[in-house]
Amino acid sequence: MSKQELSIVDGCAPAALTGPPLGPEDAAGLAAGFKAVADPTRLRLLSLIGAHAGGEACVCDLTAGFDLSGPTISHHLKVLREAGLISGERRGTWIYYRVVPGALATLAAALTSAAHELEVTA
Amino acid sequence: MSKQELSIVDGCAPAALTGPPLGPEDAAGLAAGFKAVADPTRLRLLSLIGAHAGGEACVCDLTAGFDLSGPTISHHLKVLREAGLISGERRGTWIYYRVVPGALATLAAALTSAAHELEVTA
DNA sequence: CCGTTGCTTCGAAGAACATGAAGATAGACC
DNA sequence: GGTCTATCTTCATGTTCTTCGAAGCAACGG
Repeated sequence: MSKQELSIVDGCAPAALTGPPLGPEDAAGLAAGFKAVADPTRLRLLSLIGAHAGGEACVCDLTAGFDLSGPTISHHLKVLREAGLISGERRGTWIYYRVVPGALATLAAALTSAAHELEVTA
Repeated sequence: MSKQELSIVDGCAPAALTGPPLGPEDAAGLAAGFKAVADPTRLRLLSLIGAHAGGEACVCDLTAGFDLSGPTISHHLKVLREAGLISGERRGTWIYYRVVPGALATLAAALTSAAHELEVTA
């Protein structure tokens, strides 16, 4: 088996921590998404891209804000891309990355639904 | 004491992926929270505890739903506890765990604020 | 056509993590 | 008090992740 691309928005499954006890498959898909975000570098990358003018940034803008080598930034970008959280587009010399809004919202929804239910229960 | 307890609700920092470009410290704290959730076992653990009657469950109820050994479940419970996502209380023979609602909401807020801003921008 | 710049992939070293086996602790029951 | 069950804590091991350097494509300018 090669490298399977686990995307958050794959089957648009409404996986959440509430309701049904969450089967192993849903848990694995959700965990893959959180794992992509569970890194300070990737979190800042996401933040930097989102905060940039126009909602998109080229890699040269990103590497400037870190004390990491180019290949390392590229690696984290790839992880984010394979998780379906960002999308890259080549325009001339530079490649511009932008955040995919739906993926972030899906991840947040799994958490908020659980938090909401808990508040109601409490 | 080398092992520092990284709790999501530590300094109630309003860290989010939006607004300021997210400094290294905030990113690290946020990443620690997501890392605790970035595991299928812990995600299901969280789901199981939340879905249980009364919002709390003892370890014996939890281990039944997994193909993992007791110590392994205990380990994941410890990670969740140190991240401030759950709290355990001993009542007689069993220890009952319950989900801390605020921590989950804090994590979700960091994602939702970013997703919301992106939708508005788009 | 050739050199430069931007970004990615390949390969590898080191650290961190998940898991299980064995031992230790806390409470319940006789 | 003694023993049993339930849970937690080390310790060891195999796997995965992070990071870097070197090499490989793609686009621009001479």
